Amino acid sequence: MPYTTHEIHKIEEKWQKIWQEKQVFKAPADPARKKYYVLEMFPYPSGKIHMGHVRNYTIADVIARVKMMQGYNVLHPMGYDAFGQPAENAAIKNKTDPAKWTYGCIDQMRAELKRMGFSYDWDRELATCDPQYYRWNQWIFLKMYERGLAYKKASPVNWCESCQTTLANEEVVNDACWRCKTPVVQKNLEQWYLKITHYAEPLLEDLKKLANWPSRVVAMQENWIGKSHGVNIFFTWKKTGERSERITVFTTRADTIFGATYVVLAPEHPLVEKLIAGTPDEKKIRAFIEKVAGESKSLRLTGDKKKEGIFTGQYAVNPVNGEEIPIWIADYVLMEYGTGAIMAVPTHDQRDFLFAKEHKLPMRIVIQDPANPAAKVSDLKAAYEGQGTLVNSKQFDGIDNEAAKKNIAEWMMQNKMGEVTVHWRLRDWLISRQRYWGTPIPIIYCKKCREEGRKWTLPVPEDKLPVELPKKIEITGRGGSPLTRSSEFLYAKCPQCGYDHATREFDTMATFIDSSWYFLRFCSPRNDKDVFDKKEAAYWMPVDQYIGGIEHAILHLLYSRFFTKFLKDLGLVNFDEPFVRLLTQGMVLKDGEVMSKSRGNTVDPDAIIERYGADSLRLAILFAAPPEDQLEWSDAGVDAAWKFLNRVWHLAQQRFVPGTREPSAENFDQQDKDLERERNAAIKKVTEDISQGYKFNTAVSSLMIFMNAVDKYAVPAGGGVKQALLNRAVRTVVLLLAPFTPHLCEELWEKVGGGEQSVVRAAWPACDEAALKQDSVQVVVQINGKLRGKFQVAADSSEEDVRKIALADAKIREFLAGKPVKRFVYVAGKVANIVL
RNA sequence: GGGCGGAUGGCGGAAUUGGUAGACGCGCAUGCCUUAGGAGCAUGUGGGGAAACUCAUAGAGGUUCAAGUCCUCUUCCGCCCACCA
Repeated sequence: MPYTTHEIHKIEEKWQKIWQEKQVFKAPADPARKKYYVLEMFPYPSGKIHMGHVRNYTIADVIARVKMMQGYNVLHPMGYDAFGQPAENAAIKNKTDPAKWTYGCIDQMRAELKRMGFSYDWDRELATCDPQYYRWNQWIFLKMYERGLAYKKASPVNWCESCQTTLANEEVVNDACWRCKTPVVQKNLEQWYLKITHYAEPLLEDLKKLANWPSRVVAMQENWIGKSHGVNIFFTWKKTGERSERITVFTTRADTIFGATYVVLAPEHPLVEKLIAGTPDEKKIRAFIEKVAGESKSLRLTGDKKKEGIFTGQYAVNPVNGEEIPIWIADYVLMEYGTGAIMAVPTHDQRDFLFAKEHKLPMRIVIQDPANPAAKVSDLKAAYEGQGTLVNSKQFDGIDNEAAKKNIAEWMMQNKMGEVTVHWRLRDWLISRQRYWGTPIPIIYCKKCREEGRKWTLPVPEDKLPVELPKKIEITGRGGSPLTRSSEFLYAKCPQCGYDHATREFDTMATFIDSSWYFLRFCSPRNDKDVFDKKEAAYWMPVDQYIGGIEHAILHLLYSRFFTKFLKDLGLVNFDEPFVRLLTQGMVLKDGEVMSKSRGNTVDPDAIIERYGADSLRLAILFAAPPEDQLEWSDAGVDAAWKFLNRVWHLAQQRFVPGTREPSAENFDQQDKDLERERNAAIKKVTEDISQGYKFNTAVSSLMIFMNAVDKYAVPAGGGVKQALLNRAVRTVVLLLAPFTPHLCEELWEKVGGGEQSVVRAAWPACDEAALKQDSVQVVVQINGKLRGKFQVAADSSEEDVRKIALADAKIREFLAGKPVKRFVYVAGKVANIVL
């Protein structure tokens, strides 16, 4: 029977049907069994799956299937991250309902995933746009609100005047609206935040527990959280006739405090108003501040832009020496970080140096560069930011600057000139979106309560959840939050006073909320009583292996960690970290560039399946590169995979003879022993490659090596022991290959396995170490490190034996040319080096 | 500017963690076979050389009996962060 495209499709459909009907991948919690939770980052349902998905899910599927064969109770679920802008954009374009469009995409996507033969427990499928899912987003939000971890404050958003709407950062192209090209401005809106900073310390600390995460992901999170130790220094400022004000400046370089020659405030700094009111330059300064405020963030934060600033005419007193130094306002100081005010030390900070040069501000060297001890301010071409000894710093002169950081901080503490402090780069999480296709924020504002002096921002009572999205709202992409256009949605009864014209919050939640806890929901996806079943979660969680793209290294993974910590504080889970192991798969490239729709260089997985079948596609992707590396797509690779599967198919179809007895080792000849050694070597290598670092590419290659050996192994007519050995070899090939190409292997296992059960229920083969032993080994002989000969020696040869054999060899003697052997280095069973 | 990875044949990639560089596969070459197929099989395939040999893992040094692997410097590429005080 030929292994044709037609045959492949028939086989693949057959087994997909059987898996479904027999519920092969259904995974009920079973405390008697060891569990393993494999999860891939669920997709946004855009309709078609792309090669990135195929790679991600194929990697996960191999892991899941191997664990099944190794006897674990494996949870391997799939769902859809279904809220988000593309659905709204599609709705605008096609005049359809985002829900309809999304569910249509999900249907298409599910069909494609099934065609790939992934081992999902489809009964657990979920979509985040389902009210039975997002009601729990609302529930979690309310729990956070109760504990003061969800709060509202005004903050700037990107705003398009022409569309009358906010824009996500990704929708701002060259500082203009992506749709109408109107320049984007910053506008202050009241918005909801989640207080992730409450968990800054544990989020940083617990990174240490993530030993099985890629170190670069840990490093990125560390940077993002950004803990920095420093000192808040209290400068003072006094306007004639008024009492003095404090200007708190944050610095990590307290050692340079005696070199501070001016102070800079962010334009938004609260003290600015007082500083400039009634001064001669007030108008000019205000104009400058307005100009900076009008600039979009992306423009202002461009590193190479020239730093601009203006002198306030005021002076601040440096607490360590009483010196009066000018106060400036400049765009390079950010209100969001530190205290929004800095002390400038132009000699030892490059940004300050450039600014001081530009505006002719004074400089003073306070750290001596050991390479240039006589340097004068006038010689400086750049700030010296390295290590050195303090000068011009009074009692601290002569001290190493690293020690001085500590000494000066302590001295300032004692004299109340400053305080040791910690600053975090991590900001609270802005979750309000002026969008339709997201989770409504379950808050009601009551005008009546407000007028009557009561609390008027009120949480929706838990038993009134979910707050459902209204249907039939026209999405236009213009004019603010779409939910304001549904009066049915907007007006609600006040849960406090019963007033029936209270208004709902009309913003929706950021979609990252949805993905911050879905891994918990998978443990009990149909539970309608709780956010998730505590017992089920206790059994399945944490996720043993999480797999996804590096692009989620920061936000999604950080938010998930944050939610997990919060849910632990609620007493719902008993672990700190949701993902034990993380694998970040590399991108799929075509001709050296990332495959993407916008580049137009995509390869459609469906077309490959159509021609070669899912198994060939899976094998090609796994064989082409290690999972973490980039993968250069090649059609030839699929062809090669297809050829290899053909060989396996023909081997099982043509050379396997059913009904032979198990062979016994005493009648093995050398060929038999060699085959058994190859078989066990393959078992060992494939098992190790899969479990230690997921090296699927080399696992496949060792299977190919074994196949080559099996092909060469001759079975005489009549078979006997040799036929039995061959049969065993065929079974091993099928079992080892099964996680990679499941359809083909199920089909072959039905023939060679002799059972009714799916191959995922068959035991993963065990390696017989004794069969790996060889009677003789090859030893390489080098002279002065150069390869000069290879010898087959008995496996138990001693160093002395090898030395004798080597030195007796005619060719070796020729190279020695009678010179005395200075040293003889021997690495057992591998290499000998003769040093002359 | 900071952080983290990389650089090995015509190509994708191996290399037991310091011990035969180029496994496995693609491609290519020659041959065989045939129910001319998306074939299949056999042999070969880093460079130079007729060979003995020799050169070769981005480049330059170093450590070592032995370096793709460890150390120092340089070049190039990728990713992430970035006026973070």
